[in-house]
Amino acid sequence: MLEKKYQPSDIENRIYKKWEDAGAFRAGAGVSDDPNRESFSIVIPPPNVTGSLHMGHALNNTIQDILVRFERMRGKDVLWQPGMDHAGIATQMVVERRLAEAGQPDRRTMGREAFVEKIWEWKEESGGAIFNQLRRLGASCDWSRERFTMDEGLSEAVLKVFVQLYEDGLIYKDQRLVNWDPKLETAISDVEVEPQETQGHMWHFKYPVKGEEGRFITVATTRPETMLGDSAVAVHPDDERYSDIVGKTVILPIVGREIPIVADDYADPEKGSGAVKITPAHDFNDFEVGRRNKLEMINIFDRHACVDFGMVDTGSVPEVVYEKYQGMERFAARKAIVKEMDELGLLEKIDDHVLQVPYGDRSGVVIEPWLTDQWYVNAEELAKPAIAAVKEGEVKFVPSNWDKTYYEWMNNIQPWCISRQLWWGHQIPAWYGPDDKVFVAESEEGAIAQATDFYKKEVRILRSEVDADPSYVDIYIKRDEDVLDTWFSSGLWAFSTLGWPENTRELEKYYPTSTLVTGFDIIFYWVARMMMMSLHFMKDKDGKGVIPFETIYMHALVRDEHGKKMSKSKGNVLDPLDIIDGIDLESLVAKRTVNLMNPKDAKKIEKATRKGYQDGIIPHGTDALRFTLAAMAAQGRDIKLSLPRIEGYRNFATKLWNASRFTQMNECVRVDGFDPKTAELALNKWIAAEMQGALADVTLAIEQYKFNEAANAAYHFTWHIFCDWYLELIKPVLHEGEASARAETRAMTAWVLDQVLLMLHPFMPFITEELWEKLAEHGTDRDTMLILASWPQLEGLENAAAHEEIDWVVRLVTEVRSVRAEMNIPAGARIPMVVSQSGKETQLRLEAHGETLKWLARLDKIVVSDDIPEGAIQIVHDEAVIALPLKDVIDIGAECDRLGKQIGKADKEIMMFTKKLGNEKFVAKAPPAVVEEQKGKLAAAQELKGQLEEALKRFEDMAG
RNA sequence: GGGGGCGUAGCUCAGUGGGAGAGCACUUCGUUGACAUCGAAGGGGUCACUGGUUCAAUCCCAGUCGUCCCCA
Repeated sequence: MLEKKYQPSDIENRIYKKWEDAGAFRAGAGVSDDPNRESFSIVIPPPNVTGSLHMGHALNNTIQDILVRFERMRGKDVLWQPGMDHAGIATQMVVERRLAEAGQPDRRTMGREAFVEKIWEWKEESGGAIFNQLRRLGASCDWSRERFTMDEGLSEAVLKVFVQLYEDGLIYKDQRLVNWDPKLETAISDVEVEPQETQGHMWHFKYPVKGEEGRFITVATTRPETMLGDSAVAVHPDDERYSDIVGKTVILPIVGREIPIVADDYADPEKGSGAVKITPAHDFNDFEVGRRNKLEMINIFDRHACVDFGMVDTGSVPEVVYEKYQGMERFAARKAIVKEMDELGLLEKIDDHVLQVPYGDRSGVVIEPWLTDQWYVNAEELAKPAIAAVKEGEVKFVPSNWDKTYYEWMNNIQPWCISRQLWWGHQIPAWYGPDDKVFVAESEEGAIAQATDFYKKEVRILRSEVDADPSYVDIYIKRDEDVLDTWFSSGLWAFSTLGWPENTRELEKYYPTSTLVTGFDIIFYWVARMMMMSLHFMKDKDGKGVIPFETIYMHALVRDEHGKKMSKSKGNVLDPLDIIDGIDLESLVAKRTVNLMNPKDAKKIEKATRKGYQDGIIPHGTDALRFTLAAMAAQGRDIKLSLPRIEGYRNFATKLWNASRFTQMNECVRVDGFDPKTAELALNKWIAAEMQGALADVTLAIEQYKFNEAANAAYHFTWHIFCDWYLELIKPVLHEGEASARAETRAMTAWVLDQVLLMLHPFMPFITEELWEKLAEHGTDRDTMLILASWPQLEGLENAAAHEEIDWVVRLVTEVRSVRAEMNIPAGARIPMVVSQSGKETQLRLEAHGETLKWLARLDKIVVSDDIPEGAIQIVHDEAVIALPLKDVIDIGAECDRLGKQIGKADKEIMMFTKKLGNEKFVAKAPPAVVEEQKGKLAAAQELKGQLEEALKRFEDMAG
């Protein structure tokens, strides 16, 4: 017998282990080795090796798990490929911080090799904690196939791709402006930059025009410090104010450099003075202006964003200026420059100004556009087939409007900077000769061979300066020290995890993958790049590029209950595991206030947390959390997660548990070979038909990625059809029915419950698996665990007659209950019911369902008679009038009001339909079926009104 | 500035070219029957606003207002 109370914590870990032990997650579990078996594959969006589970992961993986469990049950050969990425910057930061905390030497002191060794140690020890958390969520990935972007195989794929793209001319080295992170001392890609709106200033500087005594040109800037690197002033070609001085020069204050005044469309005559200073080495727009006008690129910052004149090779910097500014940090330099300009009388004014300041998403410091040599991917070229694949419908976005965002980005794609000045990652396979000649190869041997061929001399690898052998006279080549952007390897994820570049069975079977489930925030980082890489490298028999996945399901963002993004700094983060296991208030407060970027927020966060979670968070169990996420995953809308909602679905799990207990107590044991089509009782035919309908709805909804509809259909059937009605309707049968009716009903109940467990399993895997096992303690044995059971395919169970009949019972019970409540008849009181004006069918139904009606409507007897007792309450039920003789207890006025209200309601309907049908245009133009339907509704309303009026008259007459 | 979403019950959200829905909250009643993490009954909405298309608009179209996100 099931425990009286459902306790998720008792069962979840045990059930998960049981699945794993049985190999239920393995690719192809539960299916025969038939090579023609349809496959279904998903690659997990690889979480960070440093990551821990947050609500976004919970949603993302719940959806994947629903799909995977569903398709596995449908008999497909399923692979859910798990793995992690190495998260270059994030991981390097974690390990550096740990070294600092442990008082160990920093990475530069210990050197590259030792440091990377430390990272691997850390990875083995505490990396990938998130996978244990995913297990708590019930994720049924094939853990035996776990991959890591730094694995040997995946690294080999990275090498091959880099070399191939280089040979194809799609990877190149270039000197351009990059987004430079002066804290992490590396370039980052433009998608890693987070612009933030900031209240700043606009400084207006006057630059003296050379040769025109007393004439100045005013330029405005938000970054005064960059003026040290100005190489021109631009004005709009059509701006008449300046047409006479275009081609002349100004003397750059402080520095004393002479720089040209150029005409360029970039200058906006409407803005400020219409003139703008140009700093090509420190601003992306200015860089373009510089290119167009062949201006000098004057780099005045070092890698820490401190002023450095060391690279200024044109025009001398006055010694005083050099001494004052050299090495000055950029924000200090800003202040100093403004001050000096003011002292020179060249500061015209300062305006308040709101601007977008770029921050590094990892470091949180202001990003500096900086001129460096970096490796780039020609993304524009790779994007072409990736755009076409979506245009031609080879790949579909769900919801479909995401294709717009995708096109928008792909059509305006910029060169992708892939080199990072880090140590953790895939080192770039490029070697440089003494003359900076580049040799790109998959291995040292390959590079040496190329170099030998090129220099016609002996070539060795130079590993470090100390290695250099002074007696060696030939050529050294040295490997590029930089590593590749993590997303470069993630871009290969869909096929590298399946064994590429080897031609594996897995690739054959599971590629292209079926569905990618992901959040829109990585559509550019990841989705687009996988598209580009797959189409370039994966080719079909005809040499055509292969897509990485057929469908891209974009899910929403999980926000807090007020619609705010969850973030540590807001202190509104809900940890999925806290919802599952529960957490007391003190622990929750502690967790939310520790390690804050801005410790000043702690007080505010603590206060809000204490107010919002007075009792902490109670345990809800995984199934409730998963069901909530699924039920709220409507396409194209963010999820505002609230605890009461999760509580509601925890109650649903409890309901299912108790309903199962009920069937067990009533010996509703599964019968081997039971066929629901053989049912004879109307209520059994009815529930079988309802079950079939619900399963069809759930199946279709999952197929269409409408997880909320699927969850709600399953919920509605389970609670409001099966529990509220069917289990109530069978009670009188089980208590007082004939033996054959009881047997059929028990078998049907057990069968329906099985279907319910099957139907709910993708959403609530733990409780359903547990019940599946426990309910088999009696009756025939199970063939398989629920996870590997077959998804039901029901047909031929629809039954209109049974539906009408049970609907009649349900409506009648509801109406009697409603009247009883309205008339304040004590719930426990049994009352008689007189049925008058009844037709043949009604009488048959009364006979068949008499006991049920008595039970559910709390009646002591049912009499068929056309004599309506004096002062009885009357209910119009189809053709019949149901009388409840309650002369002693009812309030005459209230009953007249009740009937009057119903008549009024019928009247309103009659008016509406009459008006509609009176409209000639409607009758002429609307589809005949609609017109007929409205006519039918009108007739029904009129009939009802007639009956109600008669009832009222009768009541008034009798009540006197 | 460009692109996208959203505005439906007190709250969180579904939904549909033809008589407005769910969960939670609220009101009333209920401890004999699986479940008080429950049951029964009920109240509550000019479907943001303004126009247009249509026999018919909460739904389609345009505009307005509010709000959120992405990109520059």
